[in-house]
Amino acid sequence: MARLPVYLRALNALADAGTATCSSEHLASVAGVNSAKLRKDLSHLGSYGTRGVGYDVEYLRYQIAREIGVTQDWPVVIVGIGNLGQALASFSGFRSRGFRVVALLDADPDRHDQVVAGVEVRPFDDLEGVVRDQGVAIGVIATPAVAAQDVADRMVGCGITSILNFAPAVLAVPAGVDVRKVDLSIELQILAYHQQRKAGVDATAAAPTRKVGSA
Amino acid sequence: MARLPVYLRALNALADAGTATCSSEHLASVAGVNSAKLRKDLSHLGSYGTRGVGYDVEYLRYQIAREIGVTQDWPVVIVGIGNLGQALASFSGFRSRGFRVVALLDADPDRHDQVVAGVEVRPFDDLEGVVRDQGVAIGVIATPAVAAQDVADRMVGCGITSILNFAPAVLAVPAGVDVRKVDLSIELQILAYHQQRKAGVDATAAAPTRKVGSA
DNA sequence: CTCGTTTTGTTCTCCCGTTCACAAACTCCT
DNA sequence: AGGAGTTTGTGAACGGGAGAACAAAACGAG
Repeated sequence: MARLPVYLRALNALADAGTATCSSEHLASVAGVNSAKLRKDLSHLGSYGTRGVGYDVEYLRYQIAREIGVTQDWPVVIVGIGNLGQALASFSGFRSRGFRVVALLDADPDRHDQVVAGVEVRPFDDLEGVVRDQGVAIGVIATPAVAAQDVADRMVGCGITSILNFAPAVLAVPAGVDVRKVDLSIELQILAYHQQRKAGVDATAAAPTRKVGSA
Repeated sequence: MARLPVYLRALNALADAGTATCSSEHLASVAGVNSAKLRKDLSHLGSYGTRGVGYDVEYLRYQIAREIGVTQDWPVVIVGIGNLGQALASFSGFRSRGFRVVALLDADPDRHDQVVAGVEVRPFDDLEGVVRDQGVAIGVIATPAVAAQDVADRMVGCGITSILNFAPAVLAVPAGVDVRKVDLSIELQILAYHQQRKAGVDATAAAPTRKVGSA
């Protein structure tokens, strides 16, 4: 379930605040969800609560962490060390949550031997070797859109089965490979859409005429 | 609808490839969705297709762009010019899609007067002035989690009604304000979850004992 | 002009997620 | 020990989105 990491973060916040026990109502408000939904989600993991009392923060936190898989260490490769790739490599939230950036790869020779966040940038062709040697299962794509599909193919070819894609392109991958997409400009466009509806603006400018030709 | 930007991107790709007309089937495959869903989405905008022929790429592209609101120019402020904020400021996909970064703000004086992507970093307290002078309606939060709620409150206070939040925190905002959240570590955690299920790993290490105290 | 083919727009059905509501269970106070 | 007050876990109703299937419409051939 995609909400488990949100609950985990909320539990971490409660633990930091010194809370030992919390009700579903309380945890739900911190996580920003409905309390019934929270209880139903947690019940799928098992009966970790105590009726009349609530949930033990530390115990539930470990159970969710184990369910997600962040009790173990996940090696990650990042391909495409442009602005975004560098920001991702430097992002402290990865290491603190069980992810370890084992390699930064880029096809551009000008970026090789550059060091970002303590990790050396290496040629993209090192992909297969790194994945084999480090047992990498998760890959991050931060390349331009045109390169994304090729990178994904190479990743899948050497055994990566989970891909986080920041490139604005739809990736075709075989069944069994999970792809999650984060598209920054689409997020902004969705906001603009709602914003426009709020403002009630109708831009009526230079509409192209309707023409139908051959494909 | 949140899929409109995806369709727009697919149409741009088709237009670049020189395609003048396309069927819903074709466009749906490029956009990576079901053709029936695509037709239903488009029919909500109006009857822009021709039965037996398909959709005129250029015409439909303009209609969707107008519906989303990217025919006009949206001024945007970015708050928090760390690694991620710099990457966002440098991201070319914003400007090319109708968004204009009018200000970079940061509370840290050490970052002031620094220039990122041609825009000077200014004090966070300039927020109100910038929003008023430039008519900003969309704000981006790329600060650490602890500062996010304060930044959001200030943004809402000076009239921003759409927020794109990259900080790992749940924001409380009044009704009428849209918030979209992009959480990088949560995306990776979701991948780790699926990855673990695929591998069938059960990590049984040092589980804390269940204890129930007072909150 | 008429018929067959192609493709859109729409209706209908199904399924999943969300939410309400309540019974079971646990604690605390008397 | 017993009852009142909480809080979890879950059954049931509700809503909406997704996909299949079909009718309407446009185009081209004869």
